[in-house]
Amino acid sequence: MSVPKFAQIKEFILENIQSGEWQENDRVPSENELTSQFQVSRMTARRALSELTDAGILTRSQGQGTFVASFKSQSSLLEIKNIADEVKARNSNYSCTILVMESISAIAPIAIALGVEVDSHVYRSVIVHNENEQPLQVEERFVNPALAKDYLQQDFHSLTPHEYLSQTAPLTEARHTVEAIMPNQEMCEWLNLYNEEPCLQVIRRTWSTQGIVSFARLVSPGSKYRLGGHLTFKK
Amino acid sequence: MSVPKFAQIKEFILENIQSGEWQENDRVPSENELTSQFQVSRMTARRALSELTDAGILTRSQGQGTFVASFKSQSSLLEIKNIADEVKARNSNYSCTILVMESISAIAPIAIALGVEVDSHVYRSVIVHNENEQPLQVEERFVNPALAKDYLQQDFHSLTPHEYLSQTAPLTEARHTVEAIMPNQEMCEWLNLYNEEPCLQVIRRTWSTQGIVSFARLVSPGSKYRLGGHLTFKK
DNA sequence: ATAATTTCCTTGTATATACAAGATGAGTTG
DNA sequence: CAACTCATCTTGTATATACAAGGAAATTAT
Repeated sequence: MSVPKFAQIKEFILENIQSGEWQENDRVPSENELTSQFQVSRMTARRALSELTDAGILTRSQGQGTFVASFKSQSSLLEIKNIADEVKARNSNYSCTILVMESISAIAPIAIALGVEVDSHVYRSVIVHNENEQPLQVEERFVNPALAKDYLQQDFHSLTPHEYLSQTAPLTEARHTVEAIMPNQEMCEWLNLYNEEPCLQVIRRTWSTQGIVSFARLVSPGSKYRLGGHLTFKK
Repeated sequence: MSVPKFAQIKEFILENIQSGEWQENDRVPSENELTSQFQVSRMTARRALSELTDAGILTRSQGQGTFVASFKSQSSLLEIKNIADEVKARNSNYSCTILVMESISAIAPIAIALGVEVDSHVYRSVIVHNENEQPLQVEERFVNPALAKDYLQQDFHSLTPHEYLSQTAPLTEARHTVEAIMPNQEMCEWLNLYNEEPCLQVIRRTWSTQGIVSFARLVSPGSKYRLGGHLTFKK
């Protein structure tokens, strides 16, 4: 069987939506109607509807029927990729410089972000990620020692901190914020910026089941780095 | 039945992953093993595995088995929401000021971005979105007249351009880039910025089946606006 | 010993069937 | 007229069964 039947039904439905034939909130054929239209079993028709529902393209309501989801509910998403992979994908040379690896006493904002007590010890690393030997991103990371006690012993030339942490403490959640900032003088030096320029800053906090694992600040010059996102309608 | 059997199996698998019992790339029980462990039919066990696979938590390979997906493959996503909804969700007052509604002759970069011929006519609008009467975001939008010929006749106080366009020409695809920029003087005036400050700029291009519908530039002051994202492990 | 075949376990597709439960409208009853 | 019941449509859960197809390892043939 070249194209599975359930996939043919999915295509049929998607074509009707994309052509504008079926508008937002319109009703789509029920499982039984598709069953007789396509001469398949109800379970096969159901599979097509269920998968499109999981993909956010349809909504279903027991007793009422299945409907075209409103586009509004389809959020536009941006992807934050691993910087090392991204550089390698561009066929550029990736390298990194480790500036700081230390254990420090947590001041209030850092302690709060990590969910530990003020003045307790936390690990801090500062790494510059380079593309073709030019600084592309500074990663300043604070790590909860309880959840990654060997953090300072790692060699982050071969494995990024994010990769190490997700192996050590299984990650269950991550939160990000993105903002535009003006770098301070220290950051300008790290990034080799002679003229001040706006930077994109991503704050990432990661959780495991045992608590907050780490808190990272990723800063890139606006002229060299941007985030990309892509949303397609069909699966 | 309070909790469906397939959901119980999903929970069982998720707990084992979150506790660290099953690590990345570890093999999880096969459909047949779950069938006998939980005393369910193969189709029920299969449903649990399939749904977790669709959610990106497991990967499956015919003949080999089912495995815990690597966290790396789980992309971190940022959501770009409708600005009006976002302001209202904060219980603030939303308003907008329409600065420009015009038909212009497309210079090269705009014509290319819209996929029309250079010097052909395109629509342009500039709208300032306010939170509590303070400018929060400037939306400059170029629209392909072939796909939304009544664009200039709309009243965008009641309906945002994005909402209007997605009703008029069913959207099938969207692409975004996010970057940090320094606003030019005109933009500073629109945003009421006395001191220059970095801004977050989102470029959004939207497609319908008939071609590129519009090209928008959304600029917000870095001090007032940020993008947020959230990634949870469990469904 | 190496190569080809077979066997077995895995996931993938598809059907027929059964019952549960939500929504709706028609018809009945008060 | 209002309220209730019921039939019927919808989706939701669950099972048993069948065959297809990929992958790996054991077996057999060369």
